Amino acid sequence: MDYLAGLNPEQKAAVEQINGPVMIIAGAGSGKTRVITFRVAHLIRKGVDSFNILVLTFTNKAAKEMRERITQMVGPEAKNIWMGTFHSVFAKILRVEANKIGYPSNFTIYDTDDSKSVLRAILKEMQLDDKLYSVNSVLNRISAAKSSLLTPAEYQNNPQIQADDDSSKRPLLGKIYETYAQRCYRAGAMDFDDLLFKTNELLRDHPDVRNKYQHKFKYIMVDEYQDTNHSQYKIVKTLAAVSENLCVVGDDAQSIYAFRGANIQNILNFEKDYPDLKVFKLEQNYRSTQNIVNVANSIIANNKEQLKKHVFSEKETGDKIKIMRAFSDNEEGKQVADAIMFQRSTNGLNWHDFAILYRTNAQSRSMEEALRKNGIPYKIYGGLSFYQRKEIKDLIAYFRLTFNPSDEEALKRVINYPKRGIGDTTVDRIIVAADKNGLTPFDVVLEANRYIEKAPASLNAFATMIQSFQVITKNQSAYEAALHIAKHSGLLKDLYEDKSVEGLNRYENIQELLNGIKEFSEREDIEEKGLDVFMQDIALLTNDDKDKDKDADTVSLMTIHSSKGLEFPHVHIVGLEENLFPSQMSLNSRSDLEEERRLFYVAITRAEYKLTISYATSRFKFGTLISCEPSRFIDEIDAKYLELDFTAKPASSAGSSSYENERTAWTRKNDTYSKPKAATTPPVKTTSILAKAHVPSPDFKPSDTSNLQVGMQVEHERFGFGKVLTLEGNKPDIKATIFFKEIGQKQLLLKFAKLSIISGVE
DNA sequence: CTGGTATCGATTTTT
DNA sequence: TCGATACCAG
Repeated sequence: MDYLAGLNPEQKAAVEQINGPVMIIAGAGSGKTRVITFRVAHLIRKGVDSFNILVLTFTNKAAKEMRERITQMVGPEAKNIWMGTFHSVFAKILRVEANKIGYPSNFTIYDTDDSKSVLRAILKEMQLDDKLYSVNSVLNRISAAKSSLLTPAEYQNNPQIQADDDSSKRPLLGKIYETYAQRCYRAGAMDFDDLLFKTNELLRDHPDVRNKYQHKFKYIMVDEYQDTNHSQYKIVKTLAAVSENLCVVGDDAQSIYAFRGANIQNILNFEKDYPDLKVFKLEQNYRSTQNIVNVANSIIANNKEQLKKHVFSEKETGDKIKIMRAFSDNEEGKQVADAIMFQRSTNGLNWHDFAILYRTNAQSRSMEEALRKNGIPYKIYGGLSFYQRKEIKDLIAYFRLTFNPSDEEALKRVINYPKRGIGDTTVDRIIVAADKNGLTPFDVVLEANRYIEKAPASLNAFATMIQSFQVITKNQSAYEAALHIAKHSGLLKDLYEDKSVEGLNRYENIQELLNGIKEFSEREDIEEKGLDVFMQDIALLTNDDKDKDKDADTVSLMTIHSSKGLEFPHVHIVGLEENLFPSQMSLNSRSDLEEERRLFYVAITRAEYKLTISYATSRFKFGTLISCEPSRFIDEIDAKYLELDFTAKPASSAGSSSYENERTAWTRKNDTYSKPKAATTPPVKTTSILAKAHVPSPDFKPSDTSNLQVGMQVEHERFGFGKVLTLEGNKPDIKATIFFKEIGQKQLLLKFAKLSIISGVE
């Protein structure tokens, strides 16, 4: 068993305990993924059939990583393991069993936008006050109900819930939930919560199905167990009921998704469900210095609800944690940027060794600005994933409607895009007619003249078009069909004609989607390669799948939530201010505040060597300047681990950018705060700083740009390498929009800009 | 039905 | 501040 030699005794014990209920409490940086992958490999070496193993994760990324690592250990056998996110695994099962619960097997998966759109329609029909019944709060409430496995009827018959809703002046929530569920059902659609809810229903009501999967999944492992909600808990419990070979892995201290329904009690009370549970605690942190681990411990000690453990590090003591204070959010950005530049040059680091973590997305702006000014390359993580972009969703909506004509949201999305003269009133009439006659909206469109007065002729054309798509998708490959739909829907043309930078981008995104479908069409490892198969899980895919340039050397910017699971040598946590972190919304209850604290714990434990925490005494919020208090979390850190940096002297010779200069610059700026308009710093005129950002190639020589074309790669003396996005204007005054890798987009007048053409259009 | 301006409102988000 | 929705004129 020498392949287990690299594990420490606790890790090894956890890996070797393959039978019976097991809980692994894995402290931050304790080698959790390693233990899971080794454990799966160990199961297989011990003769467990890989088809009988189920591994559930929360992200596609985690599933993908684990599968890769297990493949390295056990070879192609790893393919047979059922490994994926809760949603994708059970979506797969639901497609097989759909008819048992009254759904078509090609049911649509509604994403959050679809759900909101359905709700908006319902709220409008019911003429409810959209202040009280905001789409977000209603959706949250419904989602919470489903995650707790409450049906609309149970919801409405529960006096406690009704009392809650009455007191929040929203007595109709139950009714809305009921209507929403009906609409989804009618559309042959399941939202994210339904994938779990309906799985529970399926397992509960169909003993044969339940029995089948209970015997199929003889060994079950669940990653990030602290983030499971009740619905997920119940599925796991049911599936494991026969074999009881269930292993859950998690860290209660890193539970940060309660606001989305995760129930930390699942992990805290796990032992109650399985009295003969074996518990393993991974307490050695291999990631961070002792100081960092100690600070994290001192913070989390303030929480009441937690499992006992002693996370420790045997790495060097390390630097103390630095606290920086700034006068404003912009100043904070500047300090962070300076600190990064200084550390990088002093310690010979790369940009990708640094991460800036913040509580809210809005905070990225001041950071970005400062980084840009200093010519520091950065990348923002999170944000819209590829599949959430409008143009992608538009094209996919055509696919959806083609395969599932009941899909009301898809219909609404594409019926008048591209513009074909079918306005809101007509769409409303269609929906009303569908309701009245018990038909799907698309049925109504098919026979528009029969159901709707003054039906525009374009409705018939639209119906015919979708029907033709249905034929095409049956007879052609996924790629051919997709291309056909993109062209004949008019979508491709519409995007092509938009010559703005964003339009160009959108067009390229569609091309990229089509390329992805082409690759899919050419895959040899799957039998069924129709567009419908490609479509199945697309709503479940997210960002990390499409990380093209992940090894680019950039500073990482992200919310603390999205940093979970990652690590960086140097970490800056910014905005440690009351009402921001902890967030104002979390101050009402102890449990919310504890979750904020766990969030801070997660942020701290991302750092390997150096951790810097900063706050500003004033910042812009929604356009107005407010003053801020330092966060209570700072006070909770034992002072012996801290190094206060309020004098902000550069540690030694910090190079030319001295803080003295910074300070006078700030004072100057501060004077303008009475006029917030001028507060934003003027556009970059500091050529000297930018000159440092890019060292021109040795043979750099400006080219004749009179033949410059869109798509060409160019080099600029100061801005670096870039690609020409657009050309506008006439002869001597042609203006080029160029996207530079290092600094982003710029507009340049060709008669002035010194550009060297590197290559032609790709 | 479409394209413009006014108004409101605003954490975090693995799927 | 920024973005999405709401409302109105053509």
